[in-house]
Amino acid sequence: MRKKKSETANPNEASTATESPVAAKLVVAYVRQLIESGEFRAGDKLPPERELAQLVGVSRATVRAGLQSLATVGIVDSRRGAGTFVADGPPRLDVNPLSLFSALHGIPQDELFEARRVIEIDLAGLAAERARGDELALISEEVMEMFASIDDVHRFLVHDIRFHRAVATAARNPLLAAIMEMVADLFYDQRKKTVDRWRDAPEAAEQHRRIYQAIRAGDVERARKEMDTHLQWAQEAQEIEVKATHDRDEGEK
Amino acid sequence: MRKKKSETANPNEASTATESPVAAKLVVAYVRQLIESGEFRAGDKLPPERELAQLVGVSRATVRAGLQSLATVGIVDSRRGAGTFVADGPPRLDVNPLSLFSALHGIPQDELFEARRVIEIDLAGLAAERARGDELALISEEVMEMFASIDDVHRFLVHDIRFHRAVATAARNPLLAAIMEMVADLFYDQRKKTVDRWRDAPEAAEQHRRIYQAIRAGDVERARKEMDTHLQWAQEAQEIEVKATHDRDEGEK
DNA sequence: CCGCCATCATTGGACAGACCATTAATTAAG
DNA sequence: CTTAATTAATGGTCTGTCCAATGATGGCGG
Repeated sequence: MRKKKSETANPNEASTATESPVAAKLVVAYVRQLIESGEFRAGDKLPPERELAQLVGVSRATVRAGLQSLATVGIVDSRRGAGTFVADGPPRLDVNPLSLFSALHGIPQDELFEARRVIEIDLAGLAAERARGDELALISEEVMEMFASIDDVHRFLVHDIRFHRAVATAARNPLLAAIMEMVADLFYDQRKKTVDRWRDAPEAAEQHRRIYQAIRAGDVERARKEMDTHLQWAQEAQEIEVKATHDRDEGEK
Repeated sequence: MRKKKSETANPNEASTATESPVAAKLVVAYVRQLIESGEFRAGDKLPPERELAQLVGVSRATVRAGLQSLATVGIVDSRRGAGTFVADGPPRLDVNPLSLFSALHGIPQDELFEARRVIEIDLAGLAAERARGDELALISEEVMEMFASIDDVHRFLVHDIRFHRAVATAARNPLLAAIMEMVADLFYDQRKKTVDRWRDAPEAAEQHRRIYQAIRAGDVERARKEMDTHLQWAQEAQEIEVKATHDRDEGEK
């Protein structure tokens, strides 16, 4: 049963579901406006909570509620004793809203990899179209580091992350890059737990090398295909790892 | 009532910047565990804040801070007078992290549409593969409503949003759906400002109808192509609108 | 003069107790 | 049995206080 929500006579409400908690949103709106107006930029220090409270006209508790919201989505960053800062920004979107989301709703591995494929395959294709010299250098550098750290899985993992980030950068779409980062974050969180049993570093490095070469050659289709292959392979590999780790835990404890 | 909160045998937590605010995270962890253990499911009512405070061993203010985090990520939903509930249905981010991200970095239209294409084209393809009867019904319903509201651009826009959301649902990947929602939010925010000059509703409805038919037919390639065409057309149309709106503003003021 | 360290004001994190606004269940009235 | 008034439960906000971390200040010794 559908209620006639807000027929056309209703011009428009400010936004969605802004009924009960108004005061806290004032703070969000205020800070948002500060940022949008350019008065505060990434890395800047916001006014102290006590001062913000006075400016917005609410209590400090409410200010804290609002800042809490902004902090959980990574827009601001509070450091005790120091202050609250606008998240510093060019690359980093420090967000993990999806990670909590996944922890609670339990995103299956296959869905996660599907999302990665959807995004990263296109990213690889775009990178092949647009990558410039310095961006190519950055990507190849990470591949190089991978080969150099084949015996240290944790170090390898770091360069794995950076490789995919470098590809995203080369695709020259910061929005997609930020999204990729969120999804990848999710992935690497789970990944750290199983990486110890990792044996296939050489193969992984080789696959990354192939992706790089396709991008360097400007071959869009090949870049997409190599990335696809890589992610599918990684998915299968991780399934095996998860199983192995699980068996180990069963045995130990 | 000082309590030594420091008996934590756990000196350092895993990853990023989890140094100072520990207490609030206890709440998050606690609720998280409640949900993960299956004790509370989507739609259930959590214990009252005052009770949670006692259970976790922190003040109510801290409980509220934790719940605030969970609420902004869409995990829980608080209703004054009623209680706090585990969010049901597809989780949606209350505060779109990308929206401030865009405010900070200024996302150009073409990047926005590129991101939409990357995600929604695949979403359409997946929907064509997986959509079931009820999901198809939901999509077609929205197309129907579009045709029914061709003369009311704002109402039309609502169904436009719902249509794309329905397609995302039919693709059966909640993670991708959540991402799509974030990007689409960004888009529709800017959209509302220009929609008044909208003239092409009939054409838009027709395009949506074609997408639906392709999905219904299970034709993956056609669904992708129709979605691609639609988004490219929408991008061009919006560029014109923006220009028109701009000119109008110049003229009026 | 320079460098090191103790001191201290600033600032976010947490606690406590109270009051209000809204909701939902309960009870009373018809 | 239906409907209206009452009441308890619950989230939202405020005021006030203290604690802990930070970063700058200034004094001490070299």
